[in-house]
Amino acid sequence: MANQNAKIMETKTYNCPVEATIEVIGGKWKPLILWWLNQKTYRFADLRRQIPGISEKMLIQHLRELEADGIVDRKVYSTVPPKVEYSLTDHGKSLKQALHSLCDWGKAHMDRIGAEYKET
Amino acid sequence: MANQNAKIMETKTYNCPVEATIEVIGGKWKPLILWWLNQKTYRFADLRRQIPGISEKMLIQHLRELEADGIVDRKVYSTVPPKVEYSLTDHGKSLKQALHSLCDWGKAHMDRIGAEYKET
DNA sequence: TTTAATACTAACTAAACAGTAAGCCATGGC
DNA sequence: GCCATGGCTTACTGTTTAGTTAGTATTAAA
Repeated sequence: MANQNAKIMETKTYNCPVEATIEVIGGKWKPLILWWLNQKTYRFADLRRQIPGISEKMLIQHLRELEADGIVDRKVYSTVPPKVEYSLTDHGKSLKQALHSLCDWGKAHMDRIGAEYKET
Repeated sequence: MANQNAKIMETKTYNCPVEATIEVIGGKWKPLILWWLNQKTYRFADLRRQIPGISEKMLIQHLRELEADGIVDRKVYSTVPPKVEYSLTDHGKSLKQALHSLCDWGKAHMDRIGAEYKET
């Protein structure tokens, strides 16, 4: 019973730090979520509208993971109807530069392969 | 028959360039492969030895994908036994900076969560 | 009274990804 | 003849990730 509470802090191991980063920002929707939260604080439903195609399940799942990783902050207002605001933590904001490099390379790669932006 | 040869060049679309990058370098083993190829040219079996835990199937699959994305170059020597060398293309080398940012953030994140490097 | 909005949760299915094990081809050494 | 090496390929299995649908609580507006 005691060790049900004791949240086991298993030490993760990586071969290279890039893996650790990919684990946090990789995935189908996470870059986009980070992208928008980097602009401003969003409420759940507004973020959902901002990212067409994502299901509520995926959005909440990714938000929870990002929260667990200390990247996003979740602020709940106990009102009716409920209101929940998501924003980047300081640790989340520190991703800015990395996201920027990824974005730059992504643009170059998109040019190269003739990819386009999704019109929504 | 004619359009069996005509490799369909479907235009990819992304919501944000970061997605394009993640698609190329994301995945369980790709950062590591890139990491090593960034140091020097490797033969298949040497690369496999460098990355303990990866199966031949996964290694070849990822190498082929990276090759298709124009990131790695595959040079075959028709000798017996066969010899195949993998290296980064110029486009692959242009990832260097992005990988570096990811690596830096990854290190900071690893410190934060108390993760470690895998001893092999 | 029915509907709509908010922020979810749960159950189930489908698709993508990863791992295991075996086999192939050529040749040189034992 | 048989095994080893190098660089794979194929078939099968298992795990992880993603998507779909339905449902919950509360209140106010139509």
